Amino acid sequence: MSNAFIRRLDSVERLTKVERQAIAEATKNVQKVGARRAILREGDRNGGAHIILSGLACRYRILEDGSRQITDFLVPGDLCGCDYIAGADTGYSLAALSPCSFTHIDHQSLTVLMDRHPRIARALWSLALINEGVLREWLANVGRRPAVRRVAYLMSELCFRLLASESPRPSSCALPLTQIDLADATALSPVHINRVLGRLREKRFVSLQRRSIIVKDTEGLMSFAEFSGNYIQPRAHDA
Amino acid sequence: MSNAFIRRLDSVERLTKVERQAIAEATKNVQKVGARRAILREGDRNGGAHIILSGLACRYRILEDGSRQITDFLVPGDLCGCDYIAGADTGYSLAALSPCSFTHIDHQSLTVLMDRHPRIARALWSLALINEGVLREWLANVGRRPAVRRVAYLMSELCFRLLASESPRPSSCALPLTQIDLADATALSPVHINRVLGRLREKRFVSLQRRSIIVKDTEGLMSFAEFSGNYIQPRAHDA
DNA sequence: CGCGGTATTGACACTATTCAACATCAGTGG
DNA sequence: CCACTGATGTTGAATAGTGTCAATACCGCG
Repeated sequence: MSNAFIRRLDSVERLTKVERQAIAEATKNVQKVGARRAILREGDRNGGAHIILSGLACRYRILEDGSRQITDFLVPGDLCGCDYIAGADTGYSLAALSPCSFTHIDHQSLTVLMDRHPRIARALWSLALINEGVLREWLANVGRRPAVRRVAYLMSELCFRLLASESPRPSSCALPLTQIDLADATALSPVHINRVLGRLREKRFVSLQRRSIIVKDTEGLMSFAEFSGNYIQPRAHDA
Repeated sequence: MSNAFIRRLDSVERLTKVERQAIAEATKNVQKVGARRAILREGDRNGGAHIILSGLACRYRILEDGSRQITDFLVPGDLCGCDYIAGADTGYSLAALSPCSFTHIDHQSLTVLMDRHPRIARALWSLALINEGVLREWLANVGRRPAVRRVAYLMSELCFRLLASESPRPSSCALPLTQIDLADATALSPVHINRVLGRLREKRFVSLQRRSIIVKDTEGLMSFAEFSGNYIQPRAHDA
């Protein structure tokens, strides 16, 4: 009667048993998809939202010239696809980076859920606002930081989010990303990413494997990147 | 009994008279501030949200090295500051670019408003999702587009939002931005912005004034930038 | 076993930055 | 009313950082 999504909502707005149950009911149809598979292609808008329950996915957009910009990573508990519900269409796609399980919730059910349970509505709103904060951080990262810092920062954030539920935070973390993925997320070229990773390896922050990157020293990387998770982690519930 | 914020909410979720009145009541204390003044400084978190009612403002963040990244522009009807309510702290500031009027709504009132009026809650959620879409667009813009296109795109979006309520769209639009503002929004250097603007002036899209930029041909600029407002403008209400 | 995506490395090109000098203008105080 | 000042805008030259191209290596998968 609990999944990553429920835990996420509960972390921003304490939910009652009834509320948790209502969410569980609405998200009970779990689908699975293999690594590197599409979850949602641009244009396929069926009016609902996707919720990642396990694995790592990314949302991206293809620009006019064919280049790809990854705009966010989705970790378990993340919700995606509601901009269509909001009436806009941002033309992105959604793909699994590692094997993922996810659920789909249609517009109608979500509306009912929010109308019946104000705390759920508030929690969803809070999640959207936190997402906004993350996007602002990405914007500043891509816009202003030089390549090495930029990559370090992005990996720090991803580690932070992937490990958010573990305490104490493990010192290592495997990121199922190719160098091309990293390039598309940081807006650098794959060639340059390769060189940047070389430097981060020299500093002993990461080690490289084919199709994945192991962060060996999360503390070191985060401090090098001057990363702080304040914009992600909600305050503890008021006492 | 109507202001830019009410109209904005109403455009994403049709509101009843009672709901509009409740919002009007909560946003009745209007403040004014001159051009180039701070509305909210980093660190001043009093736990509420600001709503821009007239004028143009921007939200920005100062990075470790002192550089500034503008992360969004706020046009009348826009809400800002709720990430703190969501429990996170993204450390930004808010400044007026032109003379602005705005109102402040505290955490408590907002919560009450959402709990009592599910449609308001949904509308706020929708606005947040649309904002997310805009931020993704900025990310792709800053990450992947070359300077001239990038600047053209940003100005297109800003014109689009400033003129959204006017129909037909006027062909010219004054943007109260210095070249430094533009640089901080597009993540380019002021010097380069100056050169880019020279080129856009040659193409007759804009004309330059001290401390402001006049877009003389909104259609031409938008088509040059390959801008489309689909990600901003909500669909018309279902029939 | 070969194929396709990925990773690595070097040489070179190019965009945008930095630095510097100077011009312009609005606002301010004498 | 004028001179001063500080922010903004403009231009050129040199440079740094990253992209592009190309060649090669690697490896999992069919």
